[in-house]
Amino acid sequence: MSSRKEVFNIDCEHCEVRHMSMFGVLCEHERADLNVKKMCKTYAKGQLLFHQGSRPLGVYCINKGKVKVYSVGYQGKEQIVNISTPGQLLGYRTMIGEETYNVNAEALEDTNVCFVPKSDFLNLVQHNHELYNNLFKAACKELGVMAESITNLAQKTVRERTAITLLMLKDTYGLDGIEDGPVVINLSRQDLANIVGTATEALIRQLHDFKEEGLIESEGRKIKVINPQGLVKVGNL
Amino acid sequence: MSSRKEVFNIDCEHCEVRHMSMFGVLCEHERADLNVKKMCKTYAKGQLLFHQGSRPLGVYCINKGKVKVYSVGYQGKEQIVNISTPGQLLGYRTMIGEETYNVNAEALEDTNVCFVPKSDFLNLVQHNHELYNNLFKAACKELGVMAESITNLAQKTVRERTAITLLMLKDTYGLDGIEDGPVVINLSRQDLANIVGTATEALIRQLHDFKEEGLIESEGRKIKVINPQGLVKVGNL
DNA sequence: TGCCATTCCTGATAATTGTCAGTATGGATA
DNA sequence: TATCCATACTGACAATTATCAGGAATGGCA
Repeated sequence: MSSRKEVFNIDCEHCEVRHMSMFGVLCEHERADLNVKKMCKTYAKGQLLFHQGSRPLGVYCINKGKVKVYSVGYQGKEQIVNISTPGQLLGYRTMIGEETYNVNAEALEDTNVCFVPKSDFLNLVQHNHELYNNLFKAACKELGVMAESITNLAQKTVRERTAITLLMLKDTYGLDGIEDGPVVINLSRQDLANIVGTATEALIRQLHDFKEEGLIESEGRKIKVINPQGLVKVGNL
Repeated sequence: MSSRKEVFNIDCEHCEVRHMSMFGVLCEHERADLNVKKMCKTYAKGQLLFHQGSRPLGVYCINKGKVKVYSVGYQGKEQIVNISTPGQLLGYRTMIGEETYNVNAEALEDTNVCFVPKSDFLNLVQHNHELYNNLFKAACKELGVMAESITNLAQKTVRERTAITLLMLKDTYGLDGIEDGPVVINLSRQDLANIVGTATEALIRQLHDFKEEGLIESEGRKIKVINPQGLVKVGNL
């Protein structure tokens, strides 16, 4: 956990993920303004960006790294509802909804984010209707995704859900795209189980089966999806 | 299924559910305009308002009755994600998100709705920012509710989820409020099971247990919640 | 009222999944 | 490189839940 405080201060103008971000629609003037208002922060692997029950103080734009968003059941068990990647905006829904966070956000890797204070963000969306519309649109789409998640959890077996989860993560980790060839999913077995919604042991056994069936390869915690179409079939998609 | 075409044409000005509705914030002029544009429709029990895969043509404001919103898994099994009641607006998320419906909506009782065509609705939200903001806010809140549903489905037992579902339905059916005393939930066992996310038989057995424990009473399909606090305890809420 | 169809309910059984206990392995650190 | 700790894995077992088959009750309708 090497959290030496490396100086991290991205200029919005030259931000790599600018065009993948919700802020991609800002005009030059707005972007310059945002650049002044935002604060760059670094979170070491395992650190919390925010936690369940607290009040949102701003939004987080992920620049580098990955963040798991999860809620905690009454017995301390995590349920991961989303894994956010560079370019994504975190925390705006709770702010718009005027609620307290009902999920936790934790860095899965060393992660860089730009933090935009609440008042500045609200000011921004109030003036830029395209941004506001896009945020609304994204929220509506996510509602559809969540309805699907609910149906999957209620109706599909662990085997099917594991296949679906791997396919989802293939896209998530595909963005890293450093090397060619199969995507490498790098996530603990427990986190995987907490996405699928099952016990860690059950997940491990399922991965073992997939390995035997030639759908995936694994080496330590790392998983390569070899045969995505096979997983689609297993997941009944 | 007495679907005699009774003349149903509510004047928005005198609509009983106006103040519970998203349209409650409209000014007099906008309301008058809406009154002209909207079309009143009646759906008999079992009829579909819209179905998965189709393109939204407008939004539905429920005036009387109840509508179950559900998605269908690959084996034809329903998963109910919401039961909508008078005053609620249906279908706006898919329209804002510019998608096709990923759920079905079916009348649980004989239901009256006001249908607002897409162009008129979009025109309305474009000019009334309070309405637009409230819609966004509602969507954000629903995202929180859905994240909780996901956690419950993944982590809680059938027993716990049944308790939680009954409490939720108590609120839903409490709105009918014709008689004093305990709320009467009037829903088929299969629909109940499709909310809880379990087999019908498992749900029936659970209801039987709750009855023995004095938490509920039932007579035919009708269920009375006698001891809500007991159910809260069972659900670990 | 009596019939029919649907829904509700019960019991037995099988399959899935969770839990517990313990071993193996790998990565980080000194 | 050796050590240690967290995590990955395996096996046995228990609990939960789904499935199947059949009977009872209910509600709509002639």
